[in-house]
Amino acid sequence: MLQSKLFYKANKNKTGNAESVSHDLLVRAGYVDQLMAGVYSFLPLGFKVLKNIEGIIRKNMEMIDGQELLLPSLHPKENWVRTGRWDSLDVLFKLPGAGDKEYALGSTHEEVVAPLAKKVIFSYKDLPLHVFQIQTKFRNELRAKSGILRTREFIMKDLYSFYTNQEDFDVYYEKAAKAYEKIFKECGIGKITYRTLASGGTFSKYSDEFQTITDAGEDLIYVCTRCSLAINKEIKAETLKCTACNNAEFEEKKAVEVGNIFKLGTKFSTPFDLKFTDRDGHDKPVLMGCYGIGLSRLMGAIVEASHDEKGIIWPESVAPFKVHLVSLPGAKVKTAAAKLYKSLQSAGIQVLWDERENKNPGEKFAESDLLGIPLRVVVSEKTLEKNSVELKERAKDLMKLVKVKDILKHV
RNA sequence: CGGGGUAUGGUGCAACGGUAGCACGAACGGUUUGGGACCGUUUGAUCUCGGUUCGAAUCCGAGUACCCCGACCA
Repeated sequence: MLQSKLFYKANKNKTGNAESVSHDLLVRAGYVDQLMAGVYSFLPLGFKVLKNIEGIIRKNMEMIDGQELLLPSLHPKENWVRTGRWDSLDVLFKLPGAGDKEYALGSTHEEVVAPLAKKVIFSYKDLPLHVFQIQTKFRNELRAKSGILRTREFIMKDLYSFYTNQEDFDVYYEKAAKAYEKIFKECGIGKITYRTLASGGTFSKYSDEFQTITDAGEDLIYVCTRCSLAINKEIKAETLKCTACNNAEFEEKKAVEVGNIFKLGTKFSTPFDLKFTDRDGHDKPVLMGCYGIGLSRLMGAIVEASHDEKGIIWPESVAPFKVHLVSLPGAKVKTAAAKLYKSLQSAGIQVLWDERENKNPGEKFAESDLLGIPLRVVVSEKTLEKNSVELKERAKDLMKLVKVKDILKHV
């Protein structure tokens, strides 16, 4: 991608009412744009990051037998009335339709996936099943806050599992928890993301959240000082010892919830009469589980966790480009950079080339730091004198000169 | 939803009740070129409605929007 053609505009002025670092950086670097409170556009740069996160999640969901599908966002009122959530779920957006009809905008999809599953599940032979989708969710939060960390419209991955019995379900649930840990690790926040025992809300006594440590987070969690488990503040009072290792010492941390998994039991199978015929010929309710990750929130959490005073520092796995090729003025430089750009591209490397000639080096470097692309490759008259280019990792201070012909060995 | 704050060019900020100004950006010309360089010219704004006043960006009222704290958060 040529930077002069990129749909974005970097801004060196700090955001006026910036409350969270991720909001300020993502807006200023042109990754996202705020349309209104809690609603954001993802610009080309931000969308690339989102797609990369999506790819990591999809891969890991498929590894635990998830089949991807796409459910509607517009739901019939009746399904929500049936589970009682038309009235009880405060964040549900409700829309008028033609005539007397009313619709819900999907804030979660149990009300859609359970009746859908009923159409394919009849026998124990049909189970287990696992489906997931990556889709926009709507929640009428009373207060949107912290940029893309808490919005009214956001991208979420939700997986639903269907099982015949508790034992098999529990095995899968743990498998899903492991997959989650893997996802957060691959997104570069594994070390600061904790599986956290939390309330199950109206679904179950407990659930498991995945909480990423950051001051921008709105949750308080207690991280076990001995193992890697944490406990959410909401249930800390009743759980004085770590459920994993029996330790009683915890460290209090602010965190943002990037994922949450629930054992739904028959909570939704019952209202939708989702059952199967078991080996013994008797009908039994299907056991359900649901597993969510907020992709857009995850993107914000990554920035909260990985930045410095100059800008974003993307983990390579989610970065919009792998290489930021920066060419300084000079006709020879431009020719050499163009050649480099082509060879990087044909090697399958995602590269953004800052070929703008009306920008001073300082400005180019500053903007490169703001954008946070993992590897910066500078071409200038100085480097070309040595038939070289300069390599610098965004996350490190060290610069090194590498021969132009050897560039592919280093990216 | 309760409480608080803010609202001025595209962005960030100024302006005692009396000529709306600065920086960044953008455009044009020129000089520069390894950390947001410089010179000149130009562009472009007081959230909406009402009130007070000779006169309102400024004071008052209502509305709207955004932000922050809290509550809420399958």
